[in-house]
Amino acid sequence: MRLEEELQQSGFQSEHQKAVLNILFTSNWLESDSARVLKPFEISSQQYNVLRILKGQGVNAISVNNIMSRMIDKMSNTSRLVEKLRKKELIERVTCEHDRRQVDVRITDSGLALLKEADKEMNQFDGMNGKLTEKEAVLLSELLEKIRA
Amino acid sequence: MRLEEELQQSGFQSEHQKAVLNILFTSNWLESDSARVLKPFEISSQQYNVLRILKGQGVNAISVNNIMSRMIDKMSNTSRLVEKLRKKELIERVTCEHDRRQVDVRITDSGLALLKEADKEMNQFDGMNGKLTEKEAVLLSELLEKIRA
DNA sequence: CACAAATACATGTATATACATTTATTGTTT
DNA sequence: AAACAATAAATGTATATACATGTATTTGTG
Repeated sequence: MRLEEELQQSGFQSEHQKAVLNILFTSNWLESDSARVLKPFEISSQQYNVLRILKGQGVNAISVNNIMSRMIDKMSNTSRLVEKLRKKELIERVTCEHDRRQVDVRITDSGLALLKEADKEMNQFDGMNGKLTEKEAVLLSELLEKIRA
Repeated sequence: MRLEEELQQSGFQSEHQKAVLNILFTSNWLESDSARVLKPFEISSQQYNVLRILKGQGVNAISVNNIMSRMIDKMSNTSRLVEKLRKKELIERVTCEHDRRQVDVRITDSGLALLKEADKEMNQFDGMNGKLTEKEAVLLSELLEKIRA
């Protein structure tokens, strides 16, 4: 659906501004959709993001700071987020030996199991495979990366 | 900067997934930038969004629901947001005559003045005019609208 | 007209978040 | 080594937000 209709607006100041609003609007759209998908699993999309990051690290435990730097939104209090995942036993925390300020975090089997189920739903949803060709997806990423340049 | 570097990730499952993450990441990037710009004006980007919507309506007052339907993120409690703007006297509220459930909202001169100053900064920031050509901006919007189709 | 359903908005409440500050540990300088 | 700065993470606090519920008003139906 065109942005003009979504926001009930007749025109925009420029194509640049429309593109920016389109990014923000589409992001919210995706975000609310994935929140809906994740709801039965009782995790937020940020928590999902953390679990994905930890899964990507395999058996390696990584620090809270390291997690934060890999997150889609680099929120200030990753430690509370991590603590919530720990309470659910989806991850485990170990204080690092070399640097005892640091807390190393690793995903648990329980976390991997949840992720496996959640990913099924998330994959088929984020799919949008029918909507964009691979070339278009590449192009989209390129344009977004130009903006952030 | 490429998403791989931003998220310190070596690869993605698919170009589609990378594009989705790129949208979310870029949106957060834009959001935090505009929050920074708006901070001196002591309004959030949502409040800014509401003021822009009301400015677009000129002298016409529109209902809270109408505002919500035009917002970039259609949050559930627009009424509290509107109330905050009213406390700052940036908008005014009148209960509608024909339908006394409805509350009509209009921007004040004070709100227009603030917007005028804020827009100066917001325009030069959202500019990114050097970053994308007009054609690329159009293309970007088209790709995003395809995703939401 | 009576009364249920729908609508517009407000509010209660639990949780999330941003931002600043604190605590513990490590690194650096003299 | 002592003193200070830097870093990693946790916590305090005020505000924001989501979601459910409440309240007033209007609309629709028998």
